[in-house]
Amino acid sequence: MTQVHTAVYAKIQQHGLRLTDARKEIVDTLSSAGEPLTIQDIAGVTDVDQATVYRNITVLTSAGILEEINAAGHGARYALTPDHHHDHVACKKCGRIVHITCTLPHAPLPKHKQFASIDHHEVTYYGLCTTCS
Amino acid sequence: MTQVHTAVYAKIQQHGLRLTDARKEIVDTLSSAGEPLTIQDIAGVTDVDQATVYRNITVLTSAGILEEINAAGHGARYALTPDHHHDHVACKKCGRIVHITCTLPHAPLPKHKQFASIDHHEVTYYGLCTTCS
DNA sequence: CTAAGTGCAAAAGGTTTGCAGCCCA
DNA sequence: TGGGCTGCAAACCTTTTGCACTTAG
Repeated sequence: MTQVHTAVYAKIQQHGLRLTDARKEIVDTLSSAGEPLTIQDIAGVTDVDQATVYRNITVLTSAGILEEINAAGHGARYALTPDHHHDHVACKKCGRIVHITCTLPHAPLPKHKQFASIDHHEVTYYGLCTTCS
Repeated sequence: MTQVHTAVYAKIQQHGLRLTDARKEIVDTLSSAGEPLTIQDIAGVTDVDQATVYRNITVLTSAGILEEINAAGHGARYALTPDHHHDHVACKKCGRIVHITCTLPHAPLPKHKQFASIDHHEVTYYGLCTTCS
């Protein structure tokens, strides 16, 4: 039980959600993995029912406790939402994703006439990871 | 039949792929839509069989003729690969995506010890489009 | 105690594949 | 003409849903 876990556990309860074994297992799995996982990854490692994983990923993501990350050509992956803003690097071949800290100051958010509001952004770099290259 | 179409048609043949009616329909649909579409969008508008749409999206995307764009929380969308680099704005609610021209010069590509190479990047902004807000 | 959450199983969707016939080069 | 492509249908995999049971608060 690390600091990370207790902080996330608290967040779950602060959102009025119950702190169940299934939710703890999902959080622990993502925390110890240290990188974004697919739903299959999570369901494969834990003994939580797949339907429950789906339901909780949805609930925890919309509560902002998890973040969904997409790499072109691969399915979605999920990670504990970090406190600080960051970018991602994705492997074009295997879809694996890692976080990196932002290297440059961000430009102001743009405006677009077909959008009423624009509130955040996401930067993803693509390449080949060492095991795929 | 516009300039855009003929240019893309030529690209298809340059890759050693046949210029079939199904491929023309997919290209024409994406071209006239002017924004990235889902596979269902394409299969719904054209009379091309769904399995053929899937096969061609894969072939044309790996040839670099189409690009796949993902917005968190929504399925993949596809567009004709533009000549110039650009960013995307996605609606958090409906998943609709539009292109925008880059507003700032890009930083050099980062390095990461778990990646042998990093060759391109993608910037996506999120907000609410006028019809969803 | 009781409403939220879970597991199980079935249903619903989305994507891939095999194969016979078609058609572009 | 032949091999790449297509349409159709079946198979496959992913995700959602209904329901009875469990459990956190």
